[in-house]
Amino acid sequence: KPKYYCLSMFPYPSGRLHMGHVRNYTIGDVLSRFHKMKGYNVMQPMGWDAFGLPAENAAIKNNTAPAKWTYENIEHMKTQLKQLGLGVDWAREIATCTPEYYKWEQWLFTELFKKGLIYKKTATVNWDPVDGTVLANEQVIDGRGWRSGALVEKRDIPQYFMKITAYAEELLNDLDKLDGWPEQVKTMQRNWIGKSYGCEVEFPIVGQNGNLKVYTTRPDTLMGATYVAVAAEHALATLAAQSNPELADFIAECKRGSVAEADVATAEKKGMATGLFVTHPLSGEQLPVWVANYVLMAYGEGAVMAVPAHDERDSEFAFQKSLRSIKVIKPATETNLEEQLADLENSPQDPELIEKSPLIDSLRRDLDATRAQHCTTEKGTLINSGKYDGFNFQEAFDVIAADLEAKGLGQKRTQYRLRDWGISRQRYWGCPIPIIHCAKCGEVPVPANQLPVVLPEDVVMDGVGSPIKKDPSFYETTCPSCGGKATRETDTLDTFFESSWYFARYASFDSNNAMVDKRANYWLPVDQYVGGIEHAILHLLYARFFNKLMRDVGLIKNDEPFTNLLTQGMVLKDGSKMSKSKGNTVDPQALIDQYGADTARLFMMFAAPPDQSLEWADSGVEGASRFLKRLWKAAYEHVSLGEIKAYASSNPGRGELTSELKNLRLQLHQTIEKVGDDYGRRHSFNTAISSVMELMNALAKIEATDVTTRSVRQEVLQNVALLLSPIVPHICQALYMELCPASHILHASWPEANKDAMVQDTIEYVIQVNGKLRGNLTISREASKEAIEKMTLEQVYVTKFLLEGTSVRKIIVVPNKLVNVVIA
RNA sequence: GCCGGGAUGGCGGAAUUGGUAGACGCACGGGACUCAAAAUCCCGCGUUGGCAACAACGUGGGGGUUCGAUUCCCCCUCCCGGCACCA
Repeated sequence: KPKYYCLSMFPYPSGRLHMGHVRNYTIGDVLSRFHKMKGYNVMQPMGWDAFGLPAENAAIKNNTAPAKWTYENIEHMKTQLKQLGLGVDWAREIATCTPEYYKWEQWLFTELFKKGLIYKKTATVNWDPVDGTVLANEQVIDGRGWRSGALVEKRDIPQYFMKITAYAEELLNDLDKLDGWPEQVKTMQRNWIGKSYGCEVEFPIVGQNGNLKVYTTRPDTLMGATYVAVAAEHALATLAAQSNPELADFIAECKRGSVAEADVATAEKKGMATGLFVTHPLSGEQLPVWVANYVLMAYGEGAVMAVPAHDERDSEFAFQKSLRSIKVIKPATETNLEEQLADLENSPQDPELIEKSPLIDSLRRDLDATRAQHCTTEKGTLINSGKYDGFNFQEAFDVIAADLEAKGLGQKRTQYRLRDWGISRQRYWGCPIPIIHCAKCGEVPVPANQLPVVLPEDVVMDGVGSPIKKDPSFYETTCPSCGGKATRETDTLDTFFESSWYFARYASFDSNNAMVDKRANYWLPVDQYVGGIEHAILHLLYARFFNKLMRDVGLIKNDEPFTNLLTQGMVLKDGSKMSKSKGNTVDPQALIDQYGADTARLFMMFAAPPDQSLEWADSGVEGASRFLKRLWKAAYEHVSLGEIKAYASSNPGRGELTSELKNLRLQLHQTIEKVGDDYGRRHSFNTAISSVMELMNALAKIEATDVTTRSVRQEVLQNVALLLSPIVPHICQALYMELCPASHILHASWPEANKDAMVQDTIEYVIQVNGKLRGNLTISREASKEAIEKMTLEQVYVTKFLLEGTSVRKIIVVPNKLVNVVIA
């Protein structure tokens, strides 16, 4: 029996289920149940991503402890999930805030620390100077702390980092193996990792020893560099500010506001000259050094060479500061237009005619527009670049890199946009970082036999800082190395740490002596992962990273954690994501209370395809409920006439089928095929449902109650119960019991379409004249192309277009579909 | 700002590989049943013109490729998601 590990992203226990959960877990349950019917050994587990910021906020607000709040939420949400009728194996339930779970990530942390894959460095955080706390990006609103209202500052503090960049290449390359992932998610991850081929360029600093190093992906534009810009945090900025109070003020100003890249990138461009100059490595020219807020310290070298003619941001900044711009690239488009124009002008035709042609006009206009651009990032041929003139991008890249290298002022370099992952959080409700700080021995990882480092749960949240940072009974300890007095690390881990390996823990949920054991190698990788598109980059990248880390410490064998990925769209309300913070949630409990789980599930699956966002509207639920009532009624009316065997062509004593019944059986078996394909391949649950609705509408039109009709009706109803059972399991189980009292739906397998029932003798052709629909034609399946053309040309709705002076130019016959007569 | 995605009737959506645009459902209108209402059942339902047959237009906007474009290409607008400390 092949295995099928179907995993839905586990919920954060926020209090109550929201519509996104209902959507997510119904999709997972439908796929699980479908695969069980297809004969797979299915695992569908569930757990709780239980650490996180909201628990701390709720604890402060409700004067309780985050642990108590979290465990109560888990209890309530578990009840709700059970109401949904999910086929979840609750024996495997895990909660990430339990020591049994986080013990193992602490263990992995110490292993990785010893391997050098976790290290410490300073990093910038949002600092609330009034509350004296670090703020999450979410807690910074318009540059101010959400509670204090104080202007937020950037502050550097020491933090632990994971060397995800050491795996950048593998994380990038292995995306190519993920055929079961949506292309858009792979593209986003590729761009996030951001491998680029570029060049280091060093600019000697005038009047000082040392060079300013920058990284560029466009060394071909080097001769167009007119200034260099450094980030406010750059060492050169700090140096210049020592003797320049105005600059120091400016740098301080740049340090206001949040660290979020979206805020930095959308901020108004600001800058100030440092008064320092650097020497252009090739031309020897002196270029001014600016401090600019649009240069990110975290990417590349925290400094850029600025080429206003060929970079949008440099262009905007240069315009604002009236800095020079030198065009050094003639874009390919411009060359192309020039060539087209020259061809036209030099053609042997009458020059006057050419002058009048609209083509020449539009070419000239396009060329003027291209030449008039202040800035273009398009690649092309080098100009105004001295000895490099005439080179194309790649030639210029190679030659300039070689020249720089010869001078010792640069070289080619491959660069990733991906940065190492900062995992320290200055918060309480998270997994304690298992490090002990010893004055003598430095940072000592907690030995395995002293794990877990248990987070005290009975705490009082006062709103300012983490309780364990003020609790000597937590942080006072002895050094495992020298036995002297030492202190524990009081930062906790990023909650993405927990969610990066839970998929493996489900397979060995009760293991006391290993993070994951052998059982993981049976279940992994996850066959189908289902979750929100908002996790397309961070969570999914971190989970892929952890999978590789666990592989490299010998815990598991697979390279990638998730073979197939279904990213469900958001459930929106009033045009934006349903979230507690926006206060636009719709409580699914009311839906379940009023209509029951089956209707709720049916409606969620019917309302939109799973990968698209779903704008919530209350209307429509009624339609799902009505359909189930009709189905119920049809089945009971049928059953009330007595038991009957489903139609089979071999059944003795059954009359010849009428064309009506033949068509119904044709539709039934087409539907069986389509629904199976919709569930298994297309994940298109909405169209699966609508095709079953169509089948039921067709069945309703048949009123006869003779034995043959009843046997076909039995065949239809029996199969409909099977087809819908992954979506509406409760009702289908009850109906199946009535329809087939001798068997049970839980043991039923997925139906197979009967090929004989699907044979069609004639085909409905669509007849078009010049691409427009003019009629339909029923043609025998065996008709030749010539016969089809002949019949088509005999139709009145075709001949009436054959006016005087026109003729049939072409007839296009698409087999089994359509005929298009081209008349001109 | 950068990366990814989306836009189709009054609404949610369908059209699977370039081949009948609007399946299925909601809402709405009309009718049947009923003392009445609800429920249920039947009929209609893109826009414009027309009694109708039918015709023209129509998939965010503008261009292009094609016998044929919701689908492919180029440009633009708006909306959604992500941007490394929300999860």
